[in-house]
Amino acid sequence: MPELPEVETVKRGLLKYLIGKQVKSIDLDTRKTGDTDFKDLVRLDFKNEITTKIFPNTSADVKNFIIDAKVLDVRRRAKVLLIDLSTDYTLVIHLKMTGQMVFKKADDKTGFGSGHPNKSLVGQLPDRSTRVAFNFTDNSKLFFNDQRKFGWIRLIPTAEVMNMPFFQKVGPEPLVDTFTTKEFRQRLRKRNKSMAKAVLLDQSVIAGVGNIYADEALHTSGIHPETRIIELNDKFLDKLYRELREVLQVSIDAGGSTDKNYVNADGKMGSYLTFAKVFRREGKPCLNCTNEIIKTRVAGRGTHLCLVCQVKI
DNA sequence: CACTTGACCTGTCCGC
DNA sequence: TGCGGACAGGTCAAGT
Repeated sequence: MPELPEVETVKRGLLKYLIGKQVKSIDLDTRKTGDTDFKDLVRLDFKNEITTKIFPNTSADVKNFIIDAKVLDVRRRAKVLLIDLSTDYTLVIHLKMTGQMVFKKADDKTGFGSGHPNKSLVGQLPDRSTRVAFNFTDNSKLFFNDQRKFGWIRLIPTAEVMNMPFFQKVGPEPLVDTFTTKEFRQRLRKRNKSMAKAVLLDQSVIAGVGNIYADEALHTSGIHPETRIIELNDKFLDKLYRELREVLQVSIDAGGSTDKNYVNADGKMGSYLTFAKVFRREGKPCLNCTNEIIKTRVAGRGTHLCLVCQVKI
């Protein structure tokens, strides 16, 4: 669920809070896969090796490169968050579908606040989805929560982060000035035989687009998600380029989309879905032509579209 | 090479 | 009310 606009929103929030913070200690949820009982977080004491699937670095690495380190910068590349530390190591974080990074000020007694989608969690942090807690010297905290445990955190030397396999193959950032409609066309044309939706979701073509914004951009571009790229002329691809960038920017301005779990660094939900034209609007009238929005399956994903506005070529 | 399916997980919702 | 199954969607690996 966190796609480019959501991760960008989290990044901006963390940037606001984390710069200069010094790590004092780390708490971990040490449940192994298959454990069902909730256990409290365990303070990493460095006497025993504690590894978790989500945060697999050794205790020695944590001790040497995280404890006492200060936060220098917070960055985003594609859907990945990067927290640069003063030890020349970087926390590389992927939220996958249900991951959250939530900051809690030292004097914050309210936890999530009233905005959290799960009512039972309001006012509680850590909660049952908390996997890792970073405790700072000023008693503020950063929580990594992840209900479905697909997300992960890796500690990597800052200079080596971009050598990770994912970054080696990931495509360009769609919102940077240097990303032109010409380059967009050229990259899509390399996948001429593929369906438009599959190509938009392919991170090696364009970085950061996921299911929500693929559906939205295809709708406003008047392109059926199953249309093969080869069937689209340059005019259509240029339209798609503009609409994709537009929808990503509008969503960033709205603080991203909250479908179920997503919250920003303040634990607050995003409001983009109130602007969505097709996503999660199955059965409702198309805002363009009033025909009913349908939901189907394309490229293995739930896909929302209007069959009048988006005609398969 | 293009595409599909399964795996990784938990929580929610729907139908019986 | 309980219970099984489908579904949610980011990425990778394996299979067609």
